[in-house]
Amino acid sequence: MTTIARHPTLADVAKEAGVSPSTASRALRNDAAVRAATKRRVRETARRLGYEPNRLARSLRTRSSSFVGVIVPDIAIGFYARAVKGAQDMLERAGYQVLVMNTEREGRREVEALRTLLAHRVDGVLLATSGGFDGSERVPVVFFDNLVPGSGVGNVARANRDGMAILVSHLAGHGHQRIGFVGAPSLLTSAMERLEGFQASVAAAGLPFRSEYVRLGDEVWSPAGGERATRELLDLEEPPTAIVTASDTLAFGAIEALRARGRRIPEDVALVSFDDPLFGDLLDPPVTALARNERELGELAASLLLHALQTGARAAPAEVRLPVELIVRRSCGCN
Amino acid sequence: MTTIARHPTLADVAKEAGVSPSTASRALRNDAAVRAATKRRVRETARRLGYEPNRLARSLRTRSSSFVGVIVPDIAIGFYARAVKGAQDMLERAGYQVLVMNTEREGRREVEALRTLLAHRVDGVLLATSGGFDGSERVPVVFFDNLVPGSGVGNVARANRDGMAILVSHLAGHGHQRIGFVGAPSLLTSAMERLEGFQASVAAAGLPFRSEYVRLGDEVWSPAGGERATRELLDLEEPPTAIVTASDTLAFGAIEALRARGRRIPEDVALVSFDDPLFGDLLDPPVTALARNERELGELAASLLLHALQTGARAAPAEVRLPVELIVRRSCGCN
DNA sequence: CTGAAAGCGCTTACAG
DNA sequence: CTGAAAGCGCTTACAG
Repeated sequence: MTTIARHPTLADVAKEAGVSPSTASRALRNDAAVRAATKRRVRETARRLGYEPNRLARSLRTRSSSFVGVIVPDIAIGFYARAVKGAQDMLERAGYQVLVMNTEREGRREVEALRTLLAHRVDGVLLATSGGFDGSERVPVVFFDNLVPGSGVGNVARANRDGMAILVSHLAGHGHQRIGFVGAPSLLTSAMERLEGFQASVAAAGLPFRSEYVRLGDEVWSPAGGERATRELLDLEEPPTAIVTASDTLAFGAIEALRARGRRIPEDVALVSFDDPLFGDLLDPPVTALARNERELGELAASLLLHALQTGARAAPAEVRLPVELIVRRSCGCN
Repeated sequence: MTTIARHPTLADVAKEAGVSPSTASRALRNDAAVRAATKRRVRETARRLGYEPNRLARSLRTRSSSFVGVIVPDIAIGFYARAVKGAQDMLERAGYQVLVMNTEREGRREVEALRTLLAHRVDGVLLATSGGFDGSERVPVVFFDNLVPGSGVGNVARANRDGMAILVSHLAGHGHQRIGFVGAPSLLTSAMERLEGFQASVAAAGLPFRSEYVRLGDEVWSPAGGERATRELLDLEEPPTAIVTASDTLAFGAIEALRARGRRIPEDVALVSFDDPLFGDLLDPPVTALARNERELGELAASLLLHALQTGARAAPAEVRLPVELIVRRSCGCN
């Protein structure tokens, strides 16, 4: 590494500018106590030397790292990537750096991620939990996507029940009486709320509830799980004429299953989905779904955390629900 | 924040275990010089107190942050998200933390990201540059996706020219003589190499090169740009009978354009794409494309960086090309 | 095998 | 308005 020059330190700048480190520090942070001329001289020197304050040292001294940890099941899933971006934009504007960790939906990895973040003395955490959270955190936590009601300094999720109501009533509006549900095992709030929302909406539409119409894929919401669940629905003696999937990934599986069985969408079986698939209008057929608002979700989670950080508030955790909106395409039978 | 207990420090552990901080430090890092019994006692105490070493302090002292920065145009783009995950897995296993930054493809933001990372004293950087790189870095850099030949400690990209050769010769094999190209402005190596690869492959197939068959979208490779470029091709007096797009996003635009013009794929116009669209087999029609190997790309970039970090090597930068593979679906005319 | 001391690069009362 | 000193929480020669 011989070719790489050492970073200049505050002491280097101070000596070069002919002031003490204290004064240099104050000048660079624009402390009002420093004379304008001194300030100018120090800053000019810093610029000339290419000085960049060592944030690690500052953090150690101020006991505030300006790091925020964000933990998600998988950054490669569009939903989380966009939520993280929304949060990151907002946090960086407030002067925080974001450390993103993936858990692959494993509780064990979530615990490890939390430990690592704490070892880096993050000031706070945004957590889309996969169940690894044990309540022993030492910093403010905002839960998003999956909630831990009553915990942390905030909880942000989409209006899962309302969303299901919109989807089911839209299908009912098309005249469907036999509506199937393809979901995920109810380990966490989002899966659970969507399932409950489905059941409640079916009842609200005046339709009989049939337990055989509820089929769950796997814990990672994989397309393969959705495909299997959909096949189970199609194999019923009296299969549903319409299907609601609890996510876009499950919708992908459902499309595969319907196609493999030669059932046309929406002519033979209508399909609607929670979570708008990216480029959903290029799918065959274009899928009717609930608009994604993952960016807003991330921003909202970030602002709840920033609020807690700035006020030190440990008030009762806010629970915020993002409203949800239907995007009508062809798979539901419209057009 | 009154309810949150202070993190215990090494001094706390030492006092509680009845040893000096030096010994405690050595015991926790499993230094061979420490007696087994002492080691056990210290570790037990640390566990009991819930001690987690302050990485910031350690970094400051050891002058090595164990941070690696990763800069990408947009983490919400599947290609980058997966590459980042591959890199992150590998780096975390080696004890590094990853700081991810987005540039939105703006050079100015790339410069800022670099500054921020340097202020956090990252040990190295993985950079999918958008052109903001000015060569003044003080740490090892590995370029990926877009290369800066001869710079940094490593360069990793896909075999862009080979990829184009595969795509073009496949279309030529279907008998196409008039092949159009939908690409992006050649600001960076990947755009440039794909364009050059296209031209070379057309020549290699014994077809005349027609400049009007090359159309470029915008700098961010947006679907909208691809749509416009495709429309330009279709508006030619003698439009191409087959189109190659330089990315999946451009392919999305091309599909839209073809659909809007009522041209069937592949009957009226065949289509193949660099970058396999996620769920490309669910598109209408399923798109023939080059397999994604973004995870390998990220892992490879990470290992080049780790190598440089471990050896301090500043040898001539390696330039690594990932091989590329065709996934045949329907849009090319197969089946 | 263990401890006292110095120092990483900052910030911030305190004194002048 | 400026400086000397202490300290954030670690690690690591150095001495014993």
